[in-house]
Amino acid sequence: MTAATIKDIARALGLSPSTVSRALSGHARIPEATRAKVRDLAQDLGYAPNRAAQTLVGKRNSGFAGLVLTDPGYGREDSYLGEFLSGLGQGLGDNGVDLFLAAIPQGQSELSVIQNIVASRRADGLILGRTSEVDPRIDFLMQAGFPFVTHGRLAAREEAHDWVDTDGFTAFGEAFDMLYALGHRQFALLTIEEPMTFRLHRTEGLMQAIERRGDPSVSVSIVTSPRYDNARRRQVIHDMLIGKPRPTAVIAMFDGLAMAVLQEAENLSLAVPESVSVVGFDNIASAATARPGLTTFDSNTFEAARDCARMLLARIADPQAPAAHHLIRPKLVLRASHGPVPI
Amino acid sequence: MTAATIKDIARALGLSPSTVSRALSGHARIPEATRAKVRDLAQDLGYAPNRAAQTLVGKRNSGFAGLVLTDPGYGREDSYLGEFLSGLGQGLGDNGVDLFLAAIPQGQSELSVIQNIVASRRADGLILGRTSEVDPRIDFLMQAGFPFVTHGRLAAREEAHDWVDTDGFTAFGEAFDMLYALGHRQFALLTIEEPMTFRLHRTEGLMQAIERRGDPSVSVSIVTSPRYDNARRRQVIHDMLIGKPRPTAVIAMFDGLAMAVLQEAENLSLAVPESVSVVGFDNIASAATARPGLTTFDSNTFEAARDCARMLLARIADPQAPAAHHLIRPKLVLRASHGPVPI
DNA sequence: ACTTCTTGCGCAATCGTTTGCACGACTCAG
DNA sequence: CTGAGTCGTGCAAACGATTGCGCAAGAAGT
Repeated sequence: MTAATIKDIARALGLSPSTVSRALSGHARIPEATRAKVRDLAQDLGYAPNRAAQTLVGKRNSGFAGLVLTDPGYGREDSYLGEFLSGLGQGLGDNGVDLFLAAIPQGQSELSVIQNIVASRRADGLILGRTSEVDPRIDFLMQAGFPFVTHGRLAAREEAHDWVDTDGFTAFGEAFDMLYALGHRQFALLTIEEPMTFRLHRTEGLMQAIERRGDPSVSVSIVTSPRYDNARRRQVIHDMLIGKPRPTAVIAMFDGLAMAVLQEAENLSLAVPESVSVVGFDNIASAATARPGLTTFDSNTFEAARDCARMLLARIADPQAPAAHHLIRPKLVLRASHGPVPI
Repeated sequence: MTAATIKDIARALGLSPSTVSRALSGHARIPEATRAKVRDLAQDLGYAPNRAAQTLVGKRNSGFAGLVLTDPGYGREDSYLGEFLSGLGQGLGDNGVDLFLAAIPQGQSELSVIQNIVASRRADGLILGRTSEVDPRIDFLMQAGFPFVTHGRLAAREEAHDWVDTDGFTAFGEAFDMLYALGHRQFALLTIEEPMTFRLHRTEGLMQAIERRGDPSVSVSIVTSPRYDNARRRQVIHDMLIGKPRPTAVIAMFDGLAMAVLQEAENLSLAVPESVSVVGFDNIASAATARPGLTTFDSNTFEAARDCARMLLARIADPQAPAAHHLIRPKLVLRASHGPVPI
């Protein structure tokens, strides 16, 4: 059955489409009696304005906020994507704005998908996750003047656009301070190849905390894990754990890596935390159920996403407003994977 | 900058909009020379057809498949939502169809959101998760003749509409057979309050497997866990584990519950699997990293979602086609949470 | 040379909604 | 009684793309 349109209502009531439109949108010159009649009939017919038509005429509100799904491998392993989307839904939902997810068709880049979205006006604004240190998506959107919010700030040009970020800089400093206080001096930082913005901030936070401490006996080795190759990842972690100056504390860029360290330590019969302490970041679901429970930082993805959504709505509403920023302070979750340095 | 339209191309080339439209869509009566000119300029201008306009005229393809995000609590705990959405993205992506997620505004029902989507033509079809045994959403969509696919089949009216489901019936029978062979006779089925379709099929699968076996020494107690109240959930599981005929094997409706059983067994110093075996369903990420590793069924949410998406595309393409069904056979993942019955 | 076909393209309507302008019917002040 | 307001409503254009119909010019057939 074809849905009811404004014309159907107009015809049934002997009015013109204009009047119906105005009645529904609460125009001042329409008397309450007419307004009520129109409202009632609209209700009965289950009328809802055709979004495409509204978009077309209104130029502005497609009523969609877009998110481009990056490669399907990402976010599948843990709860990240689910939390992020739930948060976005929460932030957008109450404003009648829907979220629209674009997948990346085979052989296309995320950038080209974004360009297409902008050109076809499928969304009023975009949310960008997984920002990297040099990010062409941001350049493009800035230059196109298209509303967007990133989850993750750039180190350079921090002030240029709206972002929400999780303060990995402070968190990693905190992690160091805690482990230092427990006597640790040999550290390993388990990181990733990809130049994501969070990598930069977290690494920097750790390094500056070390420097601030000024203890020359502190050493840190930076170990980079490959992304897809699980066998090689295991090998890298294995080598790290039995390394020459054996690290007594491993700080992992995020929980996925930390869990792999836990696993590999078990394979090596290295007791955690008796022989080696492990700290992660994110507080994914399995961090709580792992044995030992993983000490980590709660990155509160849900909240971050909700704030991204709200920020984007504000940006769409007022394109000229100064850039907004929101730095979320992650909370240290103390569990059982860290302890005093072994003697 | 306002995006390029078909008129801009037409004016620049001294053609009419009609010709440009036809050139771009590969109409037969447009010579290759004109087509090339138009294509090139469109490329240069970064032209992409305005989706709203296309939708409006075409009546059919809004280019969106919709999914209504149920309450934000759902799917946040584990990787379910992320996997599901990734799967949908994969299934839709290559067809240029985008996914659109509607949140449920405060105080509204999911049904009313769906009705609104249908009326406002914001989507060409819908994907329904979390089907329950009596589901008004399905009734409404069937009656409205709106394309949709459910993840989870109804027991009654199995044939009426398109669905993808995970065969919990067979899986739970399999779980029983395996545990029976290990000597277990005292079972507990840990289930939920909500009348979801999967609950029905899994319970039925277990019950029929028991009946098929025909061993009167087999007993099963059905224990229902509350949904939100974690303290009460723990209490219920606690009571179950120390129950009168103490179960030697617990089959949980899904991994979330199974993990809670593992936790509670540890609190009670009940060794798993020496004192009690635990089997779950879904194979969420933390099932692998739990100690002991959780024996469970891999529900392959990604694949299910991908197939939902494809099925929906087929349905949209041919609304008259007979209903399609796809039953996915989950694979038993043997880990360390099950073992022979204690003596 | 005259018809018929083909080719290349434009006109105009259409989709559903919004909105500036205007018009007729009142009311009301002077 | 007349001119100025107010009120309730409709006309028509516009948003961008698609598409049936038709027209002019050239090609081809007889």
